[in-house]
Formats: sequence, structure tokens, C-alpha cells
Amino acid sequence: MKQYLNTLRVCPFFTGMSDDEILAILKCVDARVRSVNKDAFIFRAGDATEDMGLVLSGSVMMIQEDLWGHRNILGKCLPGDFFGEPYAATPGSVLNLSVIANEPSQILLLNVRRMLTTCPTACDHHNKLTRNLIAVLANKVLSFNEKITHMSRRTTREKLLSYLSAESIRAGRTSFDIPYDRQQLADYLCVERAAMSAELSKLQKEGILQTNRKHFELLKDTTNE
Amino acid sequence: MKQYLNTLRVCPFFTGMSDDEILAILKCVDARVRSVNKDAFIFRAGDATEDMGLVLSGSVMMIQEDLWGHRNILGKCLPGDFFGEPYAATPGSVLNLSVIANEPSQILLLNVRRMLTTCPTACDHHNKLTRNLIAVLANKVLSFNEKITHMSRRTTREKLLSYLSAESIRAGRTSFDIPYDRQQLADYLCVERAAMSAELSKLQKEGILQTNRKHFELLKDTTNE
DNA sequence: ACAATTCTGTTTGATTTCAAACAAAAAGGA
DNA sequence: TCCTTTTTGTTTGAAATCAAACAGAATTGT
Repeated sequence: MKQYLNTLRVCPFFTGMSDDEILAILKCVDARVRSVNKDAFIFRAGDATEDMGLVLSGSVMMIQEDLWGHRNILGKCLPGDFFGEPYAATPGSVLNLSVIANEPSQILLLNVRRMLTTCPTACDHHNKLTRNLIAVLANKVLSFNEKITHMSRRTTREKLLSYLSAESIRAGRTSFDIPYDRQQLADYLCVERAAMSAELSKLQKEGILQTNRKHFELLKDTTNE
Repeated sequence: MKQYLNTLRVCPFFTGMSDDEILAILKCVDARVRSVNKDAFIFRAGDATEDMGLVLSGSVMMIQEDLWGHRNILGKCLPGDFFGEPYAATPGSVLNLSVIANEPSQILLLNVRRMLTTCPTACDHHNKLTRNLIAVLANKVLSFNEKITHMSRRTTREKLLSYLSAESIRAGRTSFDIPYDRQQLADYLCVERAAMSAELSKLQKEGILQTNRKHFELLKDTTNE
């Protein structure tokens, strides 16, 4: 497990902990590493799980898929990000989404029940751990809240501008990259890719933004419209 | 504060605690009661807060509102439900939604920072409290996730059926009441009230459901379509 | 370098939603 | 009870999305 310390040290979940502390905690919560290929399922909608996942390398997508093949992307998790923790922390709950590897990835699985039940003896990191878990969960609410904000706009154009403004603010500049390709962005905003592509073209013609693949630049302030 | 014990005892957040324990905790987290009229703001989008709210009586709505007056209802909180906890638990965050009283209500405000920082001396309920907070946050993720699921459907009809099926399952019967009137339901699903009303009429004509105001009955199994 | 695959932009008609206005029904207050 | 206000259902034209098909560009692997 030591080989992953470099990744874990920079993960917000473990900040302020010594290597020994981290290793002790990993043992405490029954941490296991899993390597997955692109498109492999890590969790499947309908499953129950006591484990939450942490991306060590690569990336994963949280998605819902309906019978017609419509994909709803809930979010993308990069190294250091968690997934599945709301379900793992809610006994009796069932996953409402699937988690799929976006590329070959390494995943760390952590048992949340063991994180929450007091350690029989020597582990006094649990308090710090539970506080960190609170921060992780709160962040997930904020991220879902953001997606809801974008989706609540009525037109594809408004959804795009809502999302791109937020990404621009997050980046702290008007020029930024997004983590999604066109199809994925459409699935995140829950619109048709074709209509979205057309709208992006229109926005470019109107001089509101410029884009090439995953790169975007906002040219006008659209916050006051 | 004792007068609210009857409400607090049945609240999941305090289950398994004695009256004395509850009162000690309330003091610990600087609990204050606030009485508000209908339509009063408890939190306003753009605010920062260290407090999370607990509905003692009445009900509140979490909403977002844009410049055109479009309302996006994130959810409704009934007695025993919390709100604002993801923001209170994330230092530096800013509220992305407003919380408005849906009727004359009593609200308990709890300081989350004090809940998370270890008590100087005698309070050993904190561990239990933080675990409860984890459960509350996880539940909020699940509730937002559910709203996203409904909103991700492409047509008003699908959004309605997705929501109504979920409510039916939650109620454990095909006959149930929902907490929203027509305008509120439209704002929750982010569709036009007029179009939604028309769709509900169509669904009734087709024999798929029956409804009167807030009461609904699903007549056909629509899960396999 | 080449071929195969994936990604992106464009167009089309059919369908659906939006936005506004209005009337009927129900609820609430004096 | 009566009057006012709120809620709900209906209709309409205009606007937007959906769904499908296609071609060119970019990427990937051999």
C-alpha cells in the first residue's frame, strides 16, 4: 500500500496526516486497491455497497442510463476524488447511479462502516476521519447542487452559459479547459449533443465565446443578461 | 429550549439520546430558535453561514430564483428536516440557494463549526453528533440525486412519471399525497406549469393515473416502458 | 504513412416546450 | 354568506428541442 502514499498525501482527505497515520487508517478501513480497464463498472446502479471509492489514477464517471440509452453524467472524478460515499454511508440504500472507468484507472476502496464504528482499540484518527468525510459529503452536495443549477435553465444556450460561467469562475480565468468532450458535456447537461453543438457554433458566431474541443474562452460578460 | 424536546426526540438526528444529552448538545452548538412568517427568508442565496437549520414546525423550501423569476425548487423541508448543512460544513462556501418559509414556521439554528471542533471539556456527544451529521449529509446527496434523476428525463411526461413513481415507492402504495401544489411541482421538475397541467390531464385521460390537487393514484405499472 | 475509429459540426422535419392569456374551480377572509 | 384571492386547467402561436442522418476533422493504433 506504501506505493500509493505519494497520491494519498496530496489528497485533501488525508492532509495533515503522517505516512504512518495514513497507513494505519488504510488498514483500519480495510483499504483495497483495484485496477480497472476503460469502461469497466466499479459500481453498478442497483447495487448496495459499504465501500466508498477513491480515484488513485485515471478517472471515473458517475452516470445513470435509461432503457433508451440516454446517459446522464452526474460528474467526473479525478485522482483524489471520492465516489459512492453517500450510499456507503447510508445503510439500506441502493446505488442510484453506476460508476464507470473513463480510462484505465486505479481505485482505492474504503469500508465506510468501519470508518464510522469506533475502532476497538488504538485508532484515534477516527475523529479526524469522520470530519474529513463530512467535508467530502458536503462537497458532493455542492457539486450536485451545481449540476441542478445548470440543468434548471430552460434552454440549451442557458445551460451551456451557466456551466461555462461556473467553470470559468472555478478556473479563475476566462480561458479554461473542461473535463468533458462534446457527447459527455451534452450528457452532463442532459441535452442533445447535436443541438448543443449547433448552439456552441451560434455562440461563437455571436462572439460570446471561442472553443476548440475541450478548450473554451469566454469573450463577453454574460452575467447581467 | 425544553419546550421543543417533544419535536427533537423524534428527530432522527437526536434518536437514542436522553433529554439531558439533547439539551447539552443544544447548548454546545449554540442552538437558537427563530420564528418566521410565511415567505420570510431564512437563508438568502449569496450569504455565507456557519449555521445549519432544523425545522421545528411548519415547513421551508430550498429554492433558486433567476432574474426572470423562474423558480427552481430544490426540495421541501418538513419538521425534523435539516437545511443549509452542506454550506455550514464547508468553510468559505456561499449559499447557492435561498431557504424560504412555506408557512409560519419555527426554525432551530445550530452552529456547525462548534459541532465539528472538539468541545473544550465535558461534551462527549460530539462523536455521535458528527456521525449523525454524516447521515444527514448523505441523505441530502440522495435527495438531490433523486431530483437530478427526474430532471434528466427529456419530456415533461417522463419527468412527471419519474417523480410520481418515486413518491409512490416512498409511500409504499399506489395512492399517495405529494408535498407540492401544481406550481411548486412544476418548479421542482423545472417545467412550465401550464404544460405540466396539460400533461397531467392527458395522463388521466389515458388511464395512467388519477389526481386531485395534491393527491395522486397510479393506475398502471409504467416501470417497463 | 495508412487505415480505422472516434469526435465534431451541420441540417432536416417532427415533436415538444415555452409563454401568455383566460376561465373555471377551490380556498380563505371579512 | 359573499367577496377576494389563489389555484388549476385549457388553449394558442412562436420558439426550441429531439432524433436521425451525414460528412469532414481529428485521433488512435498498426
